Amino acid sequence: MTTELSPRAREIVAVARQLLEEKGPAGLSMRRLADRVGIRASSIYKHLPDKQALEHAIVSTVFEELADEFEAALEHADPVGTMVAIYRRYAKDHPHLYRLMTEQPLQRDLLVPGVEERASLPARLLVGDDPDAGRALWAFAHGMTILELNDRFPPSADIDAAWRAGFDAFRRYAENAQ
Amino acid sequence: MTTELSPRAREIVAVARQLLEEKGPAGLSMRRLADRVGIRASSIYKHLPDKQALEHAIVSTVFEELADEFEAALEHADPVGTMVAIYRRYAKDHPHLYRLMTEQPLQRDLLVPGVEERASLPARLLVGDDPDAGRALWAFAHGMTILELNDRFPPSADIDAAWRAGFDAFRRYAENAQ
DNA sequence: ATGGTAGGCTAACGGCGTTAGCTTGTCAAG
DNA sequence: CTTGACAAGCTAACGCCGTTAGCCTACCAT
Repeated sequence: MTTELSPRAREIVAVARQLLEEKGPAGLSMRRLADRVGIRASSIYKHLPDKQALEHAIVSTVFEELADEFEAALEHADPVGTMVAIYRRYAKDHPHLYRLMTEQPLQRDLLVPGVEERASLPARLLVGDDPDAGRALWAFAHGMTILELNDRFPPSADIDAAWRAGFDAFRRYAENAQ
Repeated sequence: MTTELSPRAREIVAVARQLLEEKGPAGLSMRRLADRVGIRASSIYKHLPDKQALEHAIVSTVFEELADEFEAALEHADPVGTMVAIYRRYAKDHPHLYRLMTEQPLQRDLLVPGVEERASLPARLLVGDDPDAGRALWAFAHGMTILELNDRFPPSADIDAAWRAGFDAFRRYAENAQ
């Protein structure tokens, strides 16, 4: 269902998002959420069909927020670099949101329509004439982000340097495209 | 605890792995696992301290398997390309295992010692003299893999081409390293 | 012969998502 | 002014989940 959320539903989603950011995925239960909202768990179902829909509603708010920031970055001198920096920083500031957004197959009919496309502006912009390289760059950025979030690099790793190396590789590739 | 698993524990882990591959993460519950093994859920705790340890034991078997394949690839003419192909294929053949292995912070003291290092052979080999580029390449490979697994590319995307683009970018980068 | 231990068991706890079915207040139509 | 629909709350319950406590029994070493 792609139908608009009621104002009350939006309130609940906002509380859910806050709860997730604070306590992580294990902390976001229907009962705890209801507690914070001041109702009983079963009443949530008057506003949202199930937990999956709730999570997708949260994801939609994240997409919107990211899209706003990306679009603002268009003004910058180096929009590509700026957007990558925004991406990286957003994940660091909101790790649980970032995981929620990326670590599951999206059920697109549960998202606010159009919001995924808006948030994918950088992927489309960065290497506009080469969508394959654009996707590869996105994969790199996501890989770096999630591997860092999940503590998969050895402690000795210079993560900034890895970002630079990858970004350089793609920049050069885009420059000498043939 | 890094202590060795008992033979019985290894049996249970093997069944658990099979269950996960078949039914996905939601299908891997202590009760279902016990059912398959022919005991009660609580008895599992005689062999493994908790579910986290069970999952890490599964991950260890995956690391071992991957490491074996990687090491065999050393014989090949193009070990780097071969290893990337192995990586990609493994994820496609065992999506639930791949997710389990990558989508959470690892608790390294729960792994069989040394197994993570063995499985990271490609990362170390590929760009041996430039660990930063090695990590970036790994991030790219993981990003491509997980984004594809999670259905995040539009249906129109040419995923093979994206792999090629990224791989080329890194290869050129490694060639013109300064 | 005996006592410890490995490896089963039952029962239970507190949590989870979700559903069925009841109640109440608001508000529009007759 | 009454009435009836409906939105939005409630309680109770179902069947899952991971995990723990405490019991039993068979084996094996002293």
